Amino acid sequence: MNHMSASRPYHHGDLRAALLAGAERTLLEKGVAALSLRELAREAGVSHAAPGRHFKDKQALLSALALSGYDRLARALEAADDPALPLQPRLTGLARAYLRFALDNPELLELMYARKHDPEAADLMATAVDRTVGHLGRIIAEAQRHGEIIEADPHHLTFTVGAALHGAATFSAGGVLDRETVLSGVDDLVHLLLHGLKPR
Amino acid sequence: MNHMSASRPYHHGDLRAALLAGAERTLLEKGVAALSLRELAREAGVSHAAPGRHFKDKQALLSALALSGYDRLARALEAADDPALPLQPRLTGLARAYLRFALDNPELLELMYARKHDPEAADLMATAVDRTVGHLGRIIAEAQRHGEIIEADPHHLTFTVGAALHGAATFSAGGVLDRETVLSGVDDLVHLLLHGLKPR
DNA sequence: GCCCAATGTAGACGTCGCCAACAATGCTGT
DNA sequence: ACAGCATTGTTGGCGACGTCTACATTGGGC
Repeated sequence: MNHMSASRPYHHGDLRAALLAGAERTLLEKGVAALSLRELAREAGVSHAAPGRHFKDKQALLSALALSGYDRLARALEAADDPALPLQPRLTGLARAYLRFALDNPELLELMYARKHDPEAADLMATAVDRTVGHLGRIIAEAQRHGEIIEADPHHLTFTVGAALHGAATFSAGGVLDRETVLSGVDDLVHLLLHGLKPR
Repeated sequence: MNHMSASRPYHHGDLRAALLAGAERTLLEKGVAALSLRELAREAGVSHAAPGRHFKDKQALLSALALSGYDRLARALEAADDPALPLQPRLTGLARAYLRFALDNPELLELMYARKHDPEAADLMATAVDRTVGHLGRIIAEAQRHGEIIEADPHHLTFTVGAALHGAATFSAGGVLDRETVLSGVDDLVHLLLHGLKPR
C-alpha cells in the first residue's frame, strides 16, 4: 500500500552502487571522517538500515571503496604506461600518473593502504596490490634483461622503487608541497633512483 | 563532602598525562579506531566529561599524541645517528631506526602523518617534521661538501631519501612483509639509493 | 500463480562526542 | 588566615552513529 502519492518504488534498483558512488563523493569532498552509513542512506533516499543489506558493516563499505580505488589506480597506471619508451621516461610517466592519483584522491589512497580490512577483503587487496607492483616488477625485470639495471634481486629493486614512489605520494598527499612542485620534481626523483646519489 | 568512604581525591593530580598514557597504550594495543574519550576517562577513574577539561575535543588529544610521537621519533633518530660513521652505514643506521619505529608504532605513525590537525597543532607538527628532515638534510649537505654526493638541489635529495624511507616504513607498517625481512632489507635499500639502479 | 529469497522499513539499544549547569579544590593576594 | 576566583571534576542530557531484530514489500524461479 502506497501512503504517499508518487513515492519512489519500494526497491531502489541498485542501492549498492548508489551507496558506493555517494561514499566516493563524500570521501573526496569531506574526507573519510565525514562518512556515515545513515547519511549515505539519506542521500540515497532509503532507510537508515538499508545499507546493512549490502555491506555487513561500515568497514565492509570502506573495503569496497578501497578495492574500487585499486581498480582505478591500476587503470590509470596502465593507461600511462608506454612500453615503447626508454626506461627512464617510461618510469617517469608511471611515477607521474601515480602521484597524480595520490594528489587527486588522498583520502582514498589512505583507505587503500589502511590495515583494517577483513581477512577476506585483505586478500582481494593483496591481489590488487600484486597486480600493480607486479606491473612495475615486470618493467624492472625486463630492464634487467636489457642490461639497463643492475642484476640484484628484482624484488628488492621493485620494493625500493615502489617505496620511493609511495613515500613521495604520501608526502605529496599530505599537502606539505603544492601539486605543481611535486609533479615537476618527478623527473629528478626518477633520475636519482636510477643514477643514485653518489657521483659517477 | 565525601559520600563514599576511602574514595579517590576529587582531583586526579595529572589527568592530562594519564589520558595521554592510556591513549598511547590503547593506540598500540587496539588501534586508533578503539580510542574513545569516555573509555579513557573510565580507565583513569574520572567522569566521562573530565577529558574535556584537558583536550578541547578528541582531535586535540590525537594531535597531542602525534606530537609526542614526533618527539620520540626524533630522540630515536638522534640516538641512532653516529656522525663518526661513513655516509652509507650512517644512513643505514638511521633508516633502520626509522623502520623500527614504524614497525613498533604503525598506528602512531599514521596519526603523525594524518592531515586532520587544527591549524595550531599543524604548526607544531610542521616544526617537528622540520626538525627531523632537517637532521637528514644536514647529513646530506655535509656529504655533498665532502664530495660524497652529487651536487644537486639538496632539498630534492632530501625529499627523495625521505620519501624512500617513508615509503618503506609505510609498506612495512602495513604488515605485508615481516619485521625481519624489512629490517634486513635496509642495507640494500640504502645501497640502491646511493648507487642507483643503473649499472656503473 | 505461489513461494521464497532478496531487499527495504521501523524501532530499539548501547556507545559516542560534546555541551551546560553545578560542585569541589587549591592558589593568590591581602 | 581567609576570601575570591580560576581550575578541575561531576552529572545529566542531546543528537548522531553503527548495529541488531522483527516485520513489510517485492520480484524471480519452480
